[in-house]
Amino acid sequence: MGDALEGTIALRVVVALRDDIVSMALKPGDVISESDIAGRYGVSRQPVREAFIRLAQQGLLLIRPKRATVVKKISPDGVRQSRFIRESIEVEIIRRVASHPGPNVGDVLGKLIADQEAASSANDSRRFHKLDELFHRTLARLAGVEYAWQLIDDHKMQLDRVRYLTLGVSSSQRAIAEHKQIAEAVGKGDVEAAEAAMRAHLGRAEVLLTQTIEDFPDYFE
Amino acid sequence: MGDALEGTIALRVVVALRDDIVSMALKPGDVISESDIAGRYGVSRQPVREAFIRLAQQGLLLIRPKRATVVKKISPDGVRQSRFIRESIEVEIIRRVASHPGPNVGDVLGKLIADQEAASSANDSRRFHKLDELFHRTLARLAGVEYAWQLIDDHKMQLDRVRYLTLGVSSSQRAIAEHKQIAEAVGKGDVEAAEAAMRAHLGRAEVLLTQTIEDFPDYFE
DNA sequence: GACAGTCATCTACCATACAAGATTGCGGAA
DNA sequence: TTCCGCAATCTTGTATGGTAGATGACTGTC
Repeated sequence: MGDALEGTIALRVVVALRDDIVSMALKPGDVISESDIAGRYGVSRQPVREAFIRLAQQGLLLIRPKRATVVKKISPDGVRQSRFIRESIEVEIIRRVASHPGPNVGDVLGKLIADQEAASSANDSRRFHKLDELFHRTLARLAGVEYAWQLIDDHKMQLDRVRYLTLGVSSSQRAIAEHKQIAEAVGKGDVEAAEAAMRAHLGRAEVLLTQTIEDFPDYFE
Repeated sequence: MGDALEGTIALRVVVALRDDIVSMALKPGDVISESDIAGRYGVSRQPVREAFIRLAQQGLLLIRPKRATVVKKISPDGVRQSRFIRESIEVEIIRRVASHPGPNVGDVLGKLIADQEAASSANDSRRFHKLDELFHRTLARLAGVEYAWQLIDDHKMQLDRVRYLTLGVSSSQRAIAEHKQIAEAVGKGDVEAAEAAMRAHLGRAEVLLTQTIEDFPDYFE
């Protein structure tokens, strides 16, 4: 998927660096300098500097004045609170959707789940991940708060870094089953069941975090 | 309150511009250029440019490449969703605090409310606003998710711009009464009552928005 | 050998100069 | 008068040079 030239140089550097960071090609604690990245991409230091500022505001980089810039280590407490934020919003979303379900909500969600099953059977984990994200984003759209999902998306990068460290353990079958539970409760208009299913779905990643910290202590602060 | 020299020039420009924007000294739709601001503050274009990037990421500025930079107009739908986000998180916070109230929670909240009453009597609206914010922030701290409040704070700037347009209508007495209701429910450990009181408290601003849009249509998109 | 002071070298920060696109207004033609 | 086209002049984007501060190693001293 060559998205080579989109807008300014600074934006290109942003997406390139962000991909490197969330994919763990740049590991937490790695030190990078403006000159270093500029030389690596064959551009000036100025766009790189602006990219650093953007990524620092997103919590992926830590700019230390007059010293150096490092890939921010993952904060366990930050991950906890990012999950808290996500759960708060997604629970409110699912309550809205379940209490006022549109006519074809069941069909839309059902199709997404079917696609996920296909991706799972084909062992296409990347597509599976995309569809998983789309499932939650669709719920936000159905609730009329798609913009709120962008907020979750920003903070989800922290969680994605952890997820990347635990690849293969994902047990996509379980996730699909949980999505089915959610969709079913929404179709019935059962608010309480939908909330419970969503909390269970989101809460499952909790144990993964503590395990990951033990496996990769250097990546956490 | 002279906070003249704190860190870099870029940071100073950031806080200066942000204050001007939320206080409506810079109105939505106003066009500003890097050179303009640079000349006004007697600095180079470079730090101003970096400040623009930060403020654009916070949703206060809109940088139009090769054209100009404008103070972003207030998006009614954005305000709605910011309120949705805030309500989602604060409800989850109040449920946590109410279900596991610490020993001296009542005293802490009671003192804050008393201070608010004092500020209200003295007609010190600025201090009242500060204390109002501190009340909610304290609840976040009691729930162990103070970082989540920073997130709310970022998005609260959008609401604050609206609030600034409706100054004087605030009816601080009513806000204090609602804070008392919340604190009381928390003290009793009544989760449902606490949630209801918080929703009522946050939902009160709804009517203000539609009224404000009619009064200042040029500031909204 | 251990330690303190100094200096080379790295960093992010700031200023300035140049480039490229977009807008606006002016001028000429129909 | 109206409309089309061109150019002066805005804007942001990019490149480069210089500066101050922090780090670390090296040297001189005890």
